[in-house]
Amino acid sequence: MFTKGNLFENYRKGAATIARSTIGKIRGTYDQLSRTEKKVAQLALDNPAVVSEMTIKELASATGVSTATISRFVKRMDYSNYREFTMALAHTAAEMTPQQNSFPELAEGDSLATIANKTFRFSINSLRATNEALNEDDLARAVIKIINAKTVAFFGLGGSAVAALDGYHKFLRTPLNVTYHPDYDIQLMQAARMTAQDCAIVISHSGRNHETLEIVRELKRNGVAIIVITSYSGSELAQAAAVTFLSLTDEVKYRSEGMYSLISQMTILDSLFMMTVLRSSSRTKPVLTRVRDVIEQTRYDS
Amino acid sequence: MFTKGNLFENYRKGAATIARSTIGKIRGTYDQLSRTEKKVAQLALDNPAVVSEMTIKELASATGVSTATISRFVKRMDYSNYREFTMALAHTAAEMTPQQNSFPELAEGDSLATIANKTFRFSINSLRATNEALNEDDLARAVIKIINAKTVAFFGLGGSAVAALDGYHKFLRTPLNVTYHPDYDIQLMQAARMTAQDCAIVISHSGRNHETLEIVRELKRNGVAIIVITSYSGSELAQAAAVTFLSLTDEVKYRSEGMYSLISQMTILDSLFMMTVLRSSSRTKPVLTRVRDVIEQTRYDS
DNA sequence: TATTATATGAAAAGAAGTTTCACATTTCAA
DNA sequence: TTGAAATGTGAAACTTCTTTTCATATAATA
Repeated sequence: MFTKGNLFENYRKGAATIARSTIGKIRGTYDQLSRTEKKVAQLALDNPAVVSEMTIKELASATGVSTATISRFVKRMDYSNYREFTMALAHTAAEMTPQQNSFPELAEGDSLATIANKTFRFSINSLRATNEALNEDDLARAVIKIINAKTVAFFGLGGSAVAALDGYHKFLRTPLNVTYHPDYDIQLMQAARMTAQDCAIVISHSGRNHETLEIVRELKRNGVAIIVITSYSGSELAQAAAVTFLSLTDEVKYRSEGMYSLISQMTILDSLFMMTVLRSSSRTKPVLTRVRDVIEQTRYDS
Repeated sequence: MFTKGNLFENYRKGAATIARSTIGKIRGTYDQLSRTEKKVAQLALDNPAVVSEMTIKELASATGVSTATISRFVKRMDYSNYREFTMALAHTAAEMTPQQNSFPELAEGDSLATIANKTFRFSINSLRATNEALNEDDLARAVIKIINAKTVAFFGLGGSAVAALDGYHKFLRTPLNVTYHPDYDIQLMQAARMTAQDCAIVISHSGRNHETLEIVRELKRNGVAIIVITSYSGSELAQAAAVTFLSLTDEVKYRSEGMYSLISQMTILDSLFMMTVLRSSSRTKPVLTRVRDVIEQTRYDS
């Protein structure tokens, strides 16, 4: 009977014997082949990808030889059957196709699928870059401030409103006292009401938006602990923060893609959320079961 | 009779439809599958390379189901026969770099940095899975509906409100007539006002939220073109849609992470946005400069 | 609870692939 | 040159693999 274990064993054994590429094998034995077998070999060399998808009958009629000859041919090539041969051929054919460029840029002839692929690739690259830029000290300081805050308020305008709303939404699932409102004036009033016991999470792509800076000045005046999520470490906003997290994109030259930094910002918030939950409740419940519970409870219900 | 010419034609035709990876396909239809079919799907997802080398009988005994069921399963996956399925599976297995596909789970001793790393990894995996499940036909149909719509309205409640807001925000940068309101009652009224000339983009993680379904029924009654973004292809919501996009996470068994599907949903919206902009304005300006301009214009200003 | 739809495996039917066998061609020694 | 041996080949028998049919079981629905 089949079990996972011996499946893998079989696979390993199989893989180990594939030392030479199929095409190499054919080339190597080519001139030892008979006249009819050469016809088969030639077609396989010319279009490995096509041949790999043919049945033995199709290949027979395509080359004008009998199926028997082909069956013998693949055995001579050291495959145990025709199926194994076509699989190996497909493998080599796939390897020969050129690998994609790791950095995508949208270009003229792009098909819809390509546009989508590049968009996803860009997002993934941004996440990777952002992740690499995180450091544990910052995370620790941020979590402490969040856990100990009387109130945690989210601030974000324009495009960053989405991230702020998301953060608010996530942290609603914790026992913390959280607040967010999309309107600028109300955000400003909220900032004015906060104290040194509170924590503010401010999200701004450029870090230069006037309204956001106004809010930060108000927060600072009140001694509120400020956690900033932005894409520019040099901005006035970043300077004012107790802790700054950077959302980055892979390539520096792309200077105007708040679009991609948004998901990085959200994933930073996600990380803060997970850390907060795991740390703040670690007295009450064993962690392992708790993680599941947390995820279950925090399910988005729509 | 077979000639070189029509061989290639056949091949091209075949290749064009392979927009979606096999694994993506399986993930995309996973929850529409029956109990036994899921066993087959699971094994194929877990060890695609191994399964791709098995005969239908071997796979049958490895999963404990009948060969008949497997044959039906591959047809449901849209392959014309078992052979084609294993070939495609081998293809994707070869393309997958095994290194990055290990799946992180939050565990007891995790340091803050580890929690953050795993969170990012999880997000990246979700994006990758979502990307693999996209197919070009769906993209094309969606873009056509969006471009030709009199009004494009976004719908999303609860956690998906964030994605809907984000979509609205993005498409505000296009010349299209867009609308979104966070409040359920207003969304319902909006749905009632729409006609067959309009397009609705409905976002819902589970696809089972009652309010969202109510909105969709209203939309359907009015003949509105519905584009759905959800995580469950089998949901009533997905059934009602003209086009459905799936936001997926890496592992099918983790069934409660609307958190990670959110950024996948947003990246799908991002893709639709880029495609819409590039396609709808292609008459007026040369594309290459336009891409830059678009990104520049769509800058998030906060 | 009766009825309809759906799911499933056993087995028949149908394809695909391999081996056998008879015949053709080539090689080579006498 | 000629006949025996060796090799190459395809038709057809045979085996193995895959698909379809059909009867039954199970779940969903009225």
